[in-house]
Formats: sequence, structure tokens, C-alpha cells
Amino acid sequence: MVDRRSGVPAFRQVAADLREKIASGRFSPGEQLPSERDLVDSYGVSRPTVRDAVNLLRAEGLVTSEHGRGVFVRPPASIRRIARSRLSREARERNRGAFLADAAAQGFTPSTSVKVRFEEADDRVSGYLAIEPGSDVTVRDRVMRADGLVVQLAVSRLPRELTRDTAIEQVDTGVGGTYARLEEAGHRLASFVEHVGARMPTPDEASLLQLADGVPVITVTRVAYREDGSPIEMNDMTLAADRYQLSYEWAAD
Amino acid sequence: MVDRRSGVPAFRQVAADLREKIASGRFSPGEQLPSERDLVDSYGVSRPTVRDAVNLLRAEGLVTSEHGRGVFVRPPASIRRIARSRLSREARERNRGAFLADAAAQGFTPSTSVKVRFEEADDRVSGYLAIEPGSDVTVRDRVMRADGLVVQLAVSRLPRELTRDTAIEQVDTGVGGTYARLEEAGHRLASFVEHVGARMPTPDEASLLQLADGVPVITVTRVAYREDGSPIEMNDMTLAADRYQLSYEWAAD
DNA sequence: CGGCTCAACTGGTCAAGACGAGTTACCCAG
DNA sequence: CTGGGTAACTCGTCTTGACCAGTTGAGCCG
Repeated sequence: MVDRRSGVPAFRQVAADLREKIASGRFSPGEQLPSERDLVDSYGVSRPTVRDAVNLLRAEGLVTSEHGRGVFVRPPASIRRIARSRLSREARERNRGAFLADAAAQGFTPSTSVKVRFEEADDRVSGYLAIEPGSDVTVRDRVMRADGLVVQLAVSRLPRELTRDTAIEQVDTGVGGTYARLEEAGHRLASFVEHVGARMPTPDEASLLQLADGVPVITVTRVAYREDGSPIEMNDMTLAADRYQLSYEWAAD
Repeated sequence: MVDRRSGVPAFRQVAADLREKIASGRFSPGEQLPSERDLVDSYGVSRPTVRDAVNLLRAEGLVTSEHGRGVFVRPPASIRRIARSRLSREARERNRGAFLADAAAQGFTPSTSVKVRFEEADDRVSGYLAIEPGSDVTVRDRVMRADGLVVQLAVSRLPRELTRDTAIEQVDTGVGGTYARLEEAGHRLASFVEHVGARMPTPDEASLLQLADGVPVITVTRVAYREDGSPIEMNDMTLAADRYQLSYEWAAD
């Protein structure tokens, strides 16, 4: 039952009560919550109010609802760790890229689809690549799948001058991927920087990555630099935050 | 006007139309959207339907609504970059910690409040620290503020044995912070690992960090290791994803 | 002219009711 | 015993209507 005189909105009281019951384990992961009609009776509020409460919990990522079945406590998804800084030259020479290598190690069958296109650099891109706004940029748009499921989106951009007459403008870049072709062309890679952030997905991303409500995406912008410190490539990656963590390691001094 | 025969729910059509108008710039950042009553008229739907649409956009982080004022397009927050791997020994010897150093560099007045407590290690903590579940752990709970605003929560945990009779169990750990005291006690730090993820905030976190709807938090778990590879400290950090990005850098091989 | 009041906005909350659509389990006919 | 249909659940959508609670600005009054 809700307290009408407390000043706290009824749907927030209902949400808080359900949240507490989930946190304390009285509703365990995967378990079905009482039906909306039952909640209407037990809290003494109308159905829209109950639905407001459930919507709040859904936006927090605590529950999912399935049409015709019920509302369920979201079981914690198994989180896969992705170790970064594994872009060593030797590894590149052995594999077709980090993604396929990880896949083999972790026992799922990977696949990727790639689209290559060309565009003019906007302010963000030109800033990262240290080129003039409006210059030609080669864009490699990748969708990575594990067992058919989309797990990561990656958009790689390079100044067009660097990719002319190379396999980088082809769908299949060959053994070692883009970075190997760049080094063959005399652009030795010296360092990488990754900028990590998070945000809510666009509707497109949510459907592609099959994200439940209340699940953010992790965004990674990786920039590869030459030995003189000039940027050579940028790569925007998008991952489901309920399935992935990134791990970075470094020495203490 | 919504298309009733399309099969797409009305509130989603309204949301999609508003989203498109925002993306295309017809509603610019900071600008006020038409009032809910106006939207009712222009789309020919009821107010709860309009509110469902606006709620969707709020959960996506696209708009914020202010009681009595209106609904506004969320201007992109200025994102601060936090460079990691700045935990060098020399820097520690100069400062009281990375946070205060960054603050001074970026020109805001920092403050932190610390609570020290002791608890028994649960499965997660014992796993990270490689100790027996149930062993005593020293917990330092920090709230970091910039110009009075809470910007980061940090919870540091160490095996109790390491902190007895040291300043680590005091609120003020002195120059160089926890890591400096550990090294004085003969525990030389060799490496750090950070696990980065994201999720929606709990209601507590949302109010502490003053997060708008639809803004996730970035979670960082940093583990410090000795030279023999054994863990010595873990630190759970929580940041507002609309204000911070983490930057990691490493050499190509 | 300055300060206050109040009306007319804004979004926030809640009810009652109706129908649609997906899922599941049961029952009955073959 | 099996198969299919159906009834009874589930959540999804949408309407009408009402009142509350902040915010703002115009206009009145001192």
C-alpha cells in the first residue's frame, strides 16, 4: 500500500518498493514479478500508475517485460572482458585482426561484414586526424558478430591519401588488416590512444545490438599515431555495456 | 499527425518525429520544444500519448523537462578527458593524489570527503584482492567534488593486514595518499589494471551526481599489483558519463 | 517607480476504462 | 493418445478527464 500523505508520488513509492524487493533478493534474478493487475490490487493504485513504476525500473535496467508473458528481474548478464593494448605487431602478423583472434580464443564463431565508403571530414574527424575539414576520408564500416549475434560496431577512418591503391580500400584487407597494410606502405605505428565514454544508444544501435531497455553503450575512439606523433587512423567502436568491459594495464612507473 | 494504420504505436511515431527534428537541427540544443498541449493538437493524440513519447526521449538522454518551464533539447555537455596511467611514483611524491593534481591543472577548486570503515570481503572483493571470502577489509569511501559539485565516487579496498598502524586507516593519508603509505610499508607497486564498464545509475547515484534522466555512469575498477603479481588494492570509481571520458595510451609494441 | 499579487502558462500525477496482441495451458474432438 | 482450438491469462496502447505544482510575466497597488 502506498502512503498518500507522504508527498512522494505513488508510482515512485511502488518503484522503490519493488526495487528494494529485488535488491534484497525477495525477487530473485530471472523471477517473474506479480502481474500488473496484481500490483494494482496490492498497492491500491491504478494500472497506469503501476505501469509508470515498471517503466522506471525498465529504464534503470532492473527488469525486462515480455508481451504476453510477464515482467522479469533482469539476470546479470555474463560480462566478457576485452583486454586492450593487445595490438602488438607480432599478433597482427599472425592474425587477420584482434577481433578474430579473440573469437578463436574464447570459442565462438565470428563473422564480420564490412562496407567501404568515402566522405569528407567533419570537425570531429578532422580534429582527430589532424587534417583540413572537408578533406577526403576513407571509411571502413564494420559490423562484428559472434555466433550470428551483433556484438560490436566499428567505424574506421583514414585520410584518403594514405589508402589509395592499397587493400585498405577493399572489403578484405588481407592478413593483419588495415594496420599491416599501413606499415607496408611505410607508416610505422608508434602508439595508440583510446578515449572511452558511455551514452544511451540510438534506436538504430539498440535494435542492431539487441539491447534491452536501460542498457547503455560503451564508446571507444581509438587513434593510431606514427612515431612523429601525427595521427594516422581513428576507429569509433560501440559495444553493449551489459556484455562487455574493457581492461587496460600499465606499469607503475 | 500520426498514421493510425501503419501499425507503429502513436507515441513512437511522435517520438521518432521529434527525434528527427532534433537530429536535423530544426530544434537546436537548448531550445524549448512545443508544450505538451501543443503537441497534443499538432499530432492529434492524447496527452498521455505525448508524455509517453517525451518520456522515451528523456530516457534516451535527448531532452530534459523542467516542471513549470517546458521541455528542452539537451545541449551536449562539455566532456572532460581524464588521462589514466598518470599514477607515476614521482607524481605521487609531489601531490596528495591524482584527483587534486588534475584539479589544480584544470583550474577548479577541488574538495573530497572521506569515510573509513571496515567490512568483510564478499565474493567480488575477495576475488579481486585474492584473499579469503570473509577476511577483514579496510574501506575508504570517497566523494570528490569540483567547485562543490560531486563529480566522482571512489571506494578503495585493501586487506586489513596491510593497513594496520598506518595512515591509510586515517581520514587524511598524508602526502602521496594511500599508494605512498603502501610503498613506505615495503609494498612496492608494479602495475595497475583498470576494468571499464557502464550502466544506468542507481537512484542514489543519480541524485548524488545530479544526473539527468538517460545519462549512464562509467564504472572503473582499478586493481594495483605488487611486483610478484599479487593484488594489493582495488578501487571502484563511478563517474557521470555525460561529463567524463577516460583516455588510455600505450606504445604499439 | 518598485514591489507584490495573481492569472495563465508549463509539466507532474493519477484514475477509470477500453481494446489489441502475444503466450500459455487446458479441454475436447478426432 | 494426439492435435488443434480456445479461453484466460499476460503486457501494450490509447482516450478522456481531472487536479496539483512549479514558473513567469503582466498589471495593479502602494
